[in-house]
Amino acid sequence: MARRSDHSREEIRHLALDAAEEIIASDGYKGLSARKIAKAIGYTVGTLYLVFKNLDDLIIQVNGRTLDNLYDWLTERHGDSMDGHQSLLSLTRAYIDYAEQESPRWNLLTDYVVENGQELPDWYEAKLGKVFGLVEHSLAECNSHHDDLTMRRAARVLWAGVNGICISKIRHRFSLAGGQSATEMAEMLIDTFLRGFSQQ
Amino acid sequence: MARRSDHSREEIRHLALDAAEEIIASDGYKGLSARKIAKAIGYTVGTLYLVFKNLDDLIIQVNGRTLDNLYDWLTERHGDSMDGHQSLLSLTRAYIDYAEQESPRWNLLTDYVVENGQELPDWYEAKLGKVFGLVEHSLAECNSHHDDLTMRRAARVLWAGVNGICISKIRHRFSLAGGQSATEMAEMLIDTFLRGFSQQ
DNA sequence: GCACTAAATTGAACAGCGTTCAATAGTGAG
DNA sequence: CTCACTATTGAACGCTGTTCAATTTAGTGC
Repeated sequence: MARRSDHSREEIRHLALDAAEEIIASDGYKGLSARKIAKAIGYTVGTLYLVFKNLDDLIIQVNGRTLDNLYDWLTERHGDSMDGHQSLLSLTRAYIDYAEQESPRWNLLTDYVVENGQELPDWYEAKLGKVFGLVEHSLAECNSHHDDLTMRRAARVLWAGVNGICISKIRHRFSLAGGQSATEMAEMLIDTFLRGFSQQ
Repeated sequence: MARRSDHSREEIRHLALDAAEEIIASDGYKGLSARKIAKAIGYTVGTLYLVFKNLDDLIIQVNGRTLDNLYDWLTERHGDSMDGHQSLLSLTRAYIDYAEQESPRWNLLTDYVVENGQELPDWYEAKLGKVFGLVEHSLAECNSHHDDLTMRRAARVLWAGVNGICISKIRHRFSLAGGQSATEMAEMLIDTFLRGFSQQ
């Protein structure tokens, strides 16, 4: 039974998060459970609760790793040799690819609802900020006659919009009118938004 | 025990959906369970499974009623005496109000993930279409030099975008950069999008 | 080498979940 | 009054998150 000090707390944390990612990838994010994780890493549930406050805590940490993973995915896939507009489009295509190809973990990321009165931890918002930074950077390249605050706001608005499109297409799969793909919808959003944004 | 024919199947369906809505409103959408519903309507779980295929079926039907409710809310709150741009803004404000004030049922609506290989029923997509119709109508009022298909697509893109903003602000509550409210973000999206859309 | 302490780990227990289905109770017909 | 039919039940199954007394282990001092 107990194998005291086989792994440090930090090692157990890593093992558990690795296992959680595998379970999510194979069984979908609803297939995740404390007992499955424990079994996969050769410990029992009790141990998990020494390392994580609860399953919500674990899920936030999984989502944190998904954000890191997403950041890497986006930076790998979109070069910055092009102009801002193209750069934004390629960023968006890369994001939609990610949502489609890594849909279980992307769903978990998007699905998370912050409980009433709760807030996301700072380190989590920092990881989110890093991803937003990519959007801001691309946006800044194609339009520089707005002040910093306006640029940051525009980046957030645009990205929330792109995310909304992903949700409607990938999560809900409904196909109302038009029959555009998520990518086509996102392109329409970006093209039109940018046109409006530059003519202000 | 059994009170045969006290209620028709259709009546039980209504009772159950009413009860489900109340539970969601008071306990949050994660607090919903078959046993709670059964208890609230004076039947047992077994009966629920005669009326609904499973809990997923019930939830889709709750969401259907939420869509009806949302449609009524939107039509009550936004007059159509104004021009298209103002009309779109008022529609959006009404939608955000709904998401904020009816957040448990709105969360359930937004949270629903269509299982792999599944699709939303036709009657559900029809209800969704009715809500989209309001957006299309407003959009058509402020811009009529695009063909029908483009208008429908623009309406969908814009609304998915507004919804994305709601999700990032209301569900995730994160407050990255800018510190705008959901309404301010949505206004920025609509103003900028419409400017770009009319200058095409 | 041994006893002791303190920490790591367990796993049974609790209250809940969705779902099923044999058994039961109530109804209307003959 | 009995029969057949069906609406309804509720126990059972296997799962869930979470807790915590009990147990095993590692390391220290002797």
